[in-house]
Order: sequence, then structure tokens, then C-alpha cells
Amino acid sequence: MKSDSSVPPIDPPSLAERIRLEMDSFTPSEKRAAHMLLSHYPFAGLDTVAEFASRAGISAPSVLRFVTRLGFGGFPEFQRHLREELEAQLLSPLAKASPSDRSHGAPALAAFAESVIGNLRATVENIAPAEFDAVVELLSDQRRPVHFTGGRFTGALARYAESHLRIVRSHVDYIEGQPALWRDRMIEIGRKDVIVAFDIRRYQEDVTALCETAARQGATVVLLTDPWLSPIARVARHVLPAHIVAPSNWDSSAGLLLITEALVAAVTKRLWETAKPRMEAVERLRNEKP
Amino acid sequence: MKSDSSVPPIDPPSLAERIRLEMDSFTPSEKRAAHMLLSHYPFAGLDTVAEFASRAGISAPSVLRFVTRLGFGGFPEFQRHLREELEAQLLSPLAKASPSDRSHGAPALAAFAESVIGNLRATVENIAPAEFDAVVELLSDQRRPVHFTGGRFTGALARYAESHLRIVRSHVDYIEGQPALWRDRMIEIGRKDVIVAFDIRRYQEDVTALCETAARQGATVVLLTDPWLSPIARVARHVLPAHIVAPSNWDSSAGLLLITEALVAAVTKRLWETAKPRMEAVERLRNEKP
DNA sequence: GCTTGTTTGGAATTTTTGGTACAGCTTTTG
DNA sequence: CAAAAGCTGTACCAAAAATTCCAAACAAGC
Repeated sequence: MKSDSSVPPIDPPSLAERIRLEMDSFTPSEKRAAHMLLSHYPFAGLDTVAEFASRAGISAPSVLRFVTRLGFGGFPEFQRHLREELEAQLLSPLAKASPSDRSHGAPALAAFAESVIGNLRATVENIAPAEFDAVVELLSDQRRPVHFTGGRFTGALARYAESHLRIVRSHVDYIEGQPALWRDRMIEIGRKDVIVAFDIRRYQEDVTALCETAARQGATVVLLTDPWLSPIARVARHVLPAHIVAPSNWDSSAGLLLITEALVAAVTKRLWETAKPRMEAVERLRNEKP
Repeated sequence: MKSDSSVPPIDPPSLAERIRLEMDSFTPSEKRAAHMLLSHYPFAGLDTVAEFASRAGISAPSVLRFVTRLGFGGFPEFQRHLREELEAQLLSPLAKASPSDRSHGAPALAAFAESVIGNLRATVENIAPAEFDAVVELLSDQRRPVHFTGGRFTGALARYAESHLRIVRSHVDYIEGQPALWRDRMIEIGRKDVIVAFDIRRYQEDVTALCETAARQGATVVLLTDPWLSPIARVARHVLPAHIVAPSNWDSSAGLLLITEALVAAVTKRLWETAKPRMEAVERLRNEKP
């Protein structure tokens, strides 16, 4: 889920900050807990209650009272908060930089671009070479029909992929997401077929259904998704996750596009012997028209 | 080459690194686990076994087997390692981008990514802020109908833009490039209308024709193109060029996507007052369906 | 010095979590 | 095509963790 509630992402005041402010109102043992936590923030809080208590030199119940006092429902909830805070901080090192220190380009554009570039780097880092290569191999097998599909936003990317790959090789098509549009086509799908699905959060049930049906019939499913993994991952043979978080109310698909283009480039190169004449033929046909 | 001889601070080989290397030798469900972990490293591993298993789409025992295979005595030990690694990394700001890490990801993918990133930077540099802002302003005017269009490859990007913007505001649509499909619609196009065209080299005559016709009827044309400028530039009021050259037989549209997403983000923010209720309503409608 | 209210830790309790045995299934191999 | 090996999930159990309860210790007020 995305937090659509507030537009300008004002940093939530860190828990550490709150603790410092409320320090005076703590009981002696709560203070020990607080100091202990702040001295190693936030890692000190990631252990067990017993460990925390022992390090702070107090008892477990005191630790519990401490976190309750901070407004958490329990120790696990407290830990979850720490993790999320840590993750948010680590993933957006850019947010720290002053927002108006960029000179060139539209400021909004520049900031957006930096964020997207971060996504691309992170995406590349997290993709296993073997996985990428395996997908290239799969898409380069001309005996296997390839079908692209995607959700309401990602469908456009699927189309983009399809429009390129269909020129490189044959048996490439695009399947619309709605079940009514693919139900009858499923009879054609079998062991040899490859489904390449694009699906990011707000995962679409119809796309999932398509992939599950195809997988049940023996098709090989390749999934391009976000790091949280679409439910399709459960039936997918290969998963390529891309980072998608951007300073926007929408997610960014740049990482998915990157993977897509890299795949197309690799397959084109791999099949160059047969792709070249094909591409030339397509070009010739296009020029004949008028 | 740099002289690294003096200091041999061999980074403790991150667990992530080891996982990437051993990826090939994993069983299918272990790969799932590995992927899941890498895509969110290391936070994905900080939850409970059950949570981890569920997110990766595998069973809890498989997760246990996975961590055992990595050489840990148990899940808690595995988590402790992750925490320590994270802490170490966070405390040394140098570790940010360890150069020995660069080689990761599929080599082809990594090289491609660097090239794309270069394109994005160049694209941002070459866009006049005023031009960008003017387009945002134009697209934020709800009284002006907006029509997206594009060529055989870029059409997908136009669709992508349309699918987002149509949720933010009304009077947004997509026009297919072939003249037969838009000829009759042109009668509707007038002074108030805005055409946003995507067109990169191997410029398509039909898209050019569409824009020329629309411009002749008084419509405002916005063009997203490559640095060599599509012929549409002659009739366009605003031109946003993106760098597209990549190590591939194909051009890369990442720069166009970047501009598109930045535009959508800016317009969404600009129209937030009216966009928010719209987006919520759309969400509600989508959830009613089943 | 007694009482009252607060704070604290030990021990019991409950919930959650990690771990294991086993059976079904898939893939590989002969 | 059958047997074997390997992988994976269900069901169950043990362990450990969080949480609650209660009585002791302490401080402040009369």
C-alpha cells in the first residue's frame, strides 16, 4: 500500500528524538533503558527483551513498561517501528540533502531523476546474473512462443517489450489482462509457452489468475515485479524485481523498463543471425506502404 | 588503475555477495528465498520465519533449510548476522558504494544500466526548467482535454502516461497513430486541446500527420522526442528531448519515461486537491468489482 | 515511625516462534 | 519407463520469547 494521505513527505520525527524530549518524565529504570537505546540507536532495540534488559541493567518487565510508555502496543510492535525507521532512513539518503541545491534542469525533474537513478542502481544490484541470463536464454528459444502481459499501468511496458521482441523473432504476442479476453486463448498455452508478466504493487488479480492458469498448464512464467514480489512469484520460474519508489504519488517503472530493454538488447544480440534479416525485412515492408 | 596496495581493508564479504555467487547451486525454493532477501536486503530477513516464508511464497521449513545451507546454526543466528552487518555498514559511511561491488548484477545488465543512467543525467541537463514547468501547467489545466499519442514503440509510453493521468484528471485519452483511426476524431480537436506526442527516430509519418492536423486546428502540441528532434518539432509548442542511445540495437526510452513520470508526478501534486478524491474514488470502484 | 503511592524485579503464564519428522510430489537417472 | 534421489509442504512439538501478576523495596508525606 502506498500512503496517499499526505503529499509533501514531511519526515516523521524519529523515535530517538521523542525519547530525548520525554527523558525527564521517565522513571530511573526507564532512563537507563532510554540511554541504552540511544547510545546504540536503533540496533540496541533489535534484540530480545531479555537481551535489552540485561544490557541496560534492568529487568524485562521494566523494558516492557518502557516501550508501552512510548505508545507501542508491545515489544514486537516497537521493534517493527525501529526496523521501518531504519529502512526508510537507509533507502533515502537523498532525502537528507537540501532540496534546493540543484542548479540545473527543472528542480523537480532533477530530484526525480536522482531518485530514479538510485532505483536503477539498486535494481541492477539485486538481480542475480544467472536469473537474467536464464531469462535471455528462454526468450531466445524460437521454438517457445512468448506472451507478454501486465496490469493497468505495467501493461504499457508489456506492450513495449512485445513491440520490440516481435521484430526480433516470431511467435510473440501480447495478452490483455482481463480474463474475458484470454480465457479462450488459454487452450493454446502449454509446456512450451513462456509468459512474461509485469506486475507491481496494487497487484492485479486478473493478471495473477492468468499466470496461475498458464502455470497450471505447464507454461514457464517470468515475472517482472517490485521488491515486495507480486503473488505471481509463487508460480513464476524466474523473478526479476525492480525498485520502484519515487518522490511521487505514483511508483516509477523505470527499473522495469531498464530490465526490459536490457533483455531485448541481449536477446537481439543472441539471435542476431536470424534477427538481422528479419529486421531488414520489416523495414522494407514498412517503406513499401505509401 | 588506483594504488590500493597499501590498505587491504578487504570488506567482509557481505552475505548478499555470497548468496549471489551461490545462487546457481540453490534449489528452486531456496532461490525464491534468496531473491526475496536480496530484493530487500537485509530488511527482509529481520522479520520472523513465518513472515519471510510467506513473502517469498514458500514454506517455513524451506526458509530454515535455506539459512542452514548458508551456514548458520539457526534463524536467530542468521538474524544476528544481518543486524551486525547492517550496523557495521551504517557506521562506516565509506561502505556506501564499495567498488568491488560494482561488478555485480548481470554484466550486460550493469553496463546497460550505466549507459541508461548517463542518458538520464544528460536528459535532465538539457531540459529547460521553464519548458518543463510550462508543460506541467498545461497538463494541469482541467479545462483542456489532453490526448496522448506515439509511434509503434513509443506508443506504449503514451499509453503509460495516459493510464496515469486519466486517474488524476478528466478528459484524458489515447489516440492510435494510424490515420484511419484518428481522422474522424480530429473534428473534435480545437484550440483548447493539448496533444502530447512521443516520437523518436525512425520518425513515423502518421504521428507527424496527426500532430500537424491538430496544430492546424489550433491545438497545442507537446513533443517528447530525441535530441535530433522529430519533424513534429516544427508544429510543437513545447519540446522535451531525451537521450536515447544505448549499447543495443535498439534505442532506449528510459529518458522519455523519466520525463513522463516526472510530469505525472508534478501534475498530480499540482492538482492534489481534486486528484486525491478522484484517486480514492477510482480505488473504491476497483475494489467493488469482485 | 507509620502509611501511602510508586517503582521494580522474580516467577508464573501465555503466546509466539523456531525447529523436526514424515509423507507426497517432482525431477533425475539408469 | 521404472526406480531412486531430492525437494517441498503439512502437521506437530519443543523452546524461547513476550507478557502479566504479585510481592518486595523504596521514597515521600503526615
